[in-house]
Amino acid sequence: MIANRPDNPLIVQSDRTLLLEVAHPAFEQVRDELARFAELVKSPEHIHTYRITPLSLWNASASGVSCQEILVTLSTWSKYPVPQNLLQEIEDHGTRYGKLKLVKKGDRLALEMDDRTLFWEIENQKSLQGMLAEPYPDETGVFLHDGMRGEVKLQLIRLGHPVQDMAGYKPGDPLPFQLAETLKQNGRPFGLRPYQQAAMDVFHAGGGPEGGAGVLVLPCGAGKTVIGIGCMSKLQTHTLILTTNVTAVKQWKQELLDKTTLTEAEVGLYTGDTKEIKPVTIATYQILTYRRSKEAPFEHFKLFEAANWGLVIYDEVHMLPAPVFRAVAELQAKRRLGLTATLVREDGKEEDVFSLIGPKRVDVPWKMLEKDGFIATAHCLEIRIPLLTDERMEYAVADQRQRFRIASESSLKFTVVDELLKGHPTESVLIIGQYLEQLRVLGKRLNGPVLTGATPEKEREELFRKFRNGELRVLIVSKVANFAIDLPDASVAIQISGTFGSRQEEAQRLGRILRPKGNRNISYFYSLISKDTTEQEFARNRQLFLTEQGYRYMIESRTFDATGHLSEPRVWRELLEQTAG
DNA sequence: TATAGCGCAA
DNA sequence: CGTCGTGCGCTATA
Repeated sequence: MIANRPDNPLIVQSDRTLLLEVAHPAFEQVRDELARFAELVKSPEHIHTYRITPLSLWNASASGVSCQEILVTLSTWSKYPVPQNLLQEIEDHGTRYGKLKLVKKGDRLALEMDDRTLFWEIENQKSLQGMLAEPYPDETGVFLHDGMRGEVKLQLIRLGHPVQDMAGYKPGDPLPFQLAETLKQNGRPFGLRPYQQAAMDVFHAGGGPEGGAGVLVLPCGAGKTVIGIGCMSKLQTHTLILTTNVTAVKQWKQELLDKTTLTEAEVGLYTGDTKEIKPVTIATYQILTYRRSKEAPFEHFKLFEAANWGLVIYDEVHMLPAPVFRAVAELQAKRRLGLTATLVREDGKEEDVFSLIGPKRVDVPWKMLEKDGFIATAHCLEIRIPLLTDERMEYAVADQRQRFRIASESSLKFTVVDELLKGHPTESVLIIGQYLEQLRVLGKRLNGPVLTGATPEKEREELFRKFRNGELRVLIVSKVANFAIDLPDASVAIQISGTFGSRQEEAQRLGRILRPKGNRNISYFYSLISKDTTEQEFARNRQLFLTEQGYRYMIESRTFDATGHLSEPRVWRELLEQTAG
């Protein structure tokens, strides 16, 4: 019997939830260890809640975390003995990975298992009917009907039986090329960071039957494109790349031309404007899901068949639209690489993503990237600001749906913006908001330009240029900040109103904005929230990702005197730096 | 033939 | 819960 250790930071409960104390000195280490096999579900100020699920355990196994390691982490940091049922479940799931294999048997596919009970469970599953053909005589496996590879995997993961897919892939047409760096350095790709090289190797898995499919989870700014290109260079085959928007499409092309010996003639864009199909073709998810009407077919799905692709890369794979699942399920014989910064989808379909693309292969510890200076240390502060008396009155009588807007557009936020700008007198500052009206008012007040979706491309470039070279210190932007990949870097961001949007949006926005800045490598992210309003509730959702992504997170309230002036001066920047130190 | 502007969808 | 921004194909214009 292990004694209780009240000084430890973790509580492990029999319902598979884990409670972690934020204030504990070992918090960051424990957080990184838990992230490998558990999902973060809540992250308020003091206690963070994680959950162990079949999916999180499967991903852990596939990315090389043994069940022994999980048990060691839990027992090392737990205050109380780990509940017996949880120990058992973890061991059970740990051994389950690899128990069910999808293999090639002659020219057919078959599921194989070494467990008679499992065999009978699968044989008698209603949801698998019509997919499975005749069983092996010795009851250690069962053949699949043609074309059911994806569908079977999908159903089995839903039943809690993830399949290890060993059936291999059809090679695509060859495409010889080299990494540009390789040329310069005699076969040594020095341009790749060590963890990028490692991620490539894991994906490739030594050319074994299990390699060549999977999801790489990397923090924002870790260089996912570079890893994708690295994987391509290992496979040397015709490749289809799917991304979220045209800016990303163009960026992939630019990177490919820049970092490889591939030429303009070999890299094609398949978008609304240009429908080129070349050995490497880059397209958006949106064009795939286009149809003339609700009943019409997805006319661009034919892109999947347009060439003998040897690899399909799914950029931001958590954004994979549900209609595309079907196509991916039918493409199981092709190698596929999913790239993402986050495991979570708002629609809860992450199981589908992992079973169809492949399990998580890599988990790069945030701490390591930060330590090596590949990403900035970001300090996040949520500042809660009261409503003015008349705003409070208006809020009180407002329709439920108007309330959020009143809270978002609270006028005292501007006062705090002034204060924050004073605290960062020399740094470049991005101010991000959701409502154009609010942004225009702020623009007038600060006497600066406002960049919105309506701003023409020419003017955007001009503003970006001025912001980059320091001519313009403060830039006010609308939701364009979510999408514009070419948004200049800033070390300070102030969010004056947020969206109801997804949690990923928050993290992506932050990750894109706050890149390493020269020698100081520290970034600040302020969220201005109206105190005691619905806005405060919605803000909670965003904290999840910030925490999951490894950002430090604080919540403070700003007080005002009766006349609506700041009650006492505060320098938030210093507050953040002290607490972080 | 290129492209700017519009309406629609998710 | 609605606002805003995006990307698609179509059409008008030269």
